[in-house]
Amino acid sequence: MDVRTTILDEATRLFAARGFDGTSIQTVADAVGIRKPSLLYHFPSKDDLRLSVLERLLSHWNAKLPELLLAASLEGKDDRFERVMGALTSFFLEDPDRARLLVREALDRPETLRELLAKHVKPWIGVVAEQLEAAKAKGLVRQSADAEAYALHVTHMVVGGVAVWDTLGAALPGRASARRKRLERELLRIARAAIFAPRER
Amino acid sequence: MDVRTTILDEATRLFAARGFDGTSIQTVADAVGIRKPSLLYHFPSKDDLRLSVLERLLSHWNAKLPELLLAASLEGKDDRFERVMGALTSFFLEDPDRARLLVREALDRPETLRELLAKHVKPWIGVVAEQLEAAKAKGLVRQSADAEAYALHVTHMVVGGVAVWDTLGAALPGRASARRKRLERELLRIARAAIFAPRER
DNA sequence: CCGGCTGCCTACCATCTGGTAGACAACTTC
DNA sequence: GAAGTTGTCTACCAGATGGTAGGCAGCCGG
Repeated sequence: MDVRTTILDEATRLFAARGFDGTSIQTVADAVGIRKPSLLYHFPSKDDLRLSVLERLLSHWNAKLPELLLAASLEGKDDRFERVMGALTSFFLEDPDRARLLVREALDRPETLRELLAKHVKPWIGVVAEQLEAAKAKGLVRQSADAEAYALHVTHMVVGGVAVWDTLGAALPGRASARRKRLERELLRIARAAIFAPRER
Repeated sequence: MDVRTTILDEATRLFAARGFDGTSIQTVADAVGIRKPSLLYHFPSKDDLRLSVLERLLSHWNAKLPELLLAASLEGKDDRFERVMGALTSFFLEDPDRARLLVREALDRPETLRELLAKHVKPWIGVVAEQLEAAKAKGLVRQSADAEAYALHVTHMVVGGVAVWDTLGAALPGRASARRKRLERELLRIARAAIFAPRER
């Protein structure tokens, strides 16, 4: 594989696990199997590496976004909600490092991530909120729901959840895989129950 | 004020803001207004300082816990749910650094926090779950809810939420304080709507 | 075949890091 | 008033850190 890509892979893994400040470029170089100056040849500075890692994560996300929006825009089907949630959760569960990296960035560089959210996430939240408002008008969605805030909370539940999934599960009995399944199912249930208007009966 | 306490205060603030690895003891000493060796006189090593900060946070929490449980155990009142949620959120909103510190610890030292959760949080989750199961039997709580997983998710929503509150809000329009209020209200609504069985009508 | 580019290397450097040694002053205790 | 004890300091240290200088092998187009 391309050395540059390998560096990005290892850096992503290590930054997600130990944080940016907790990872020296020496450690990354060792993990890749090259010397430190060789790494610095590909990425002029440590901060450059950090930005590249983040950028790659975002471009991945931006590539998946249309698919997600497509799932959301297919009207008439009952499982729209499931598909959007599925797309969101699978993207992060597929590689929890993505979630961990985002949470770390939110803590370490709030201003940076704020801009990033405003640019890449805010408009999408708007789209979802619009759809929810439309569903509200049809009586499918609870009147009391704050569509935008709801969308944000659910996003956070997934991203933040996946980031600390394994750690969080320690407060639950049973084996690790079973606990994760439980948390995943309950997350979906909460998101569902909180937004759909209760059926008349 | 006691120097030791001042050191713990500043260390808490800085660790929460920049992380443990991102904060040198020199920085903490500067913030306190003493020299580095003076700090190391009170806390023999940096890791010692970290543990002391964490310990103080936990002892605060353990002091508040009975109050929280008391609120939960007063049966018959309708606002039990509100009071438990209020106790939980106010504890972290009162000083968001607590939340940030816990999230950081979850990311940086998963094993440590796992033990900690198993010891200090797991039993309490059990208590809440019990109460929810009892309410389930009375038909007040949704049958489909996974009481333990629900309690964990709500706890995570609060702790993780408060930790990234301000950053997260960037995807919402309006002023910072208004956004926080919205998120807070919607968080409560989600938690409520997800657990209580819909009224017959 | 030769000049330049690419990619990796060794050797080095200034700075920062966590931590130690030991002097010194103020206070307490016998 | 002598003998600790406590808390702060200056001076120092070994190792790690991010980063630079420059050599060198291979390759590629003219």
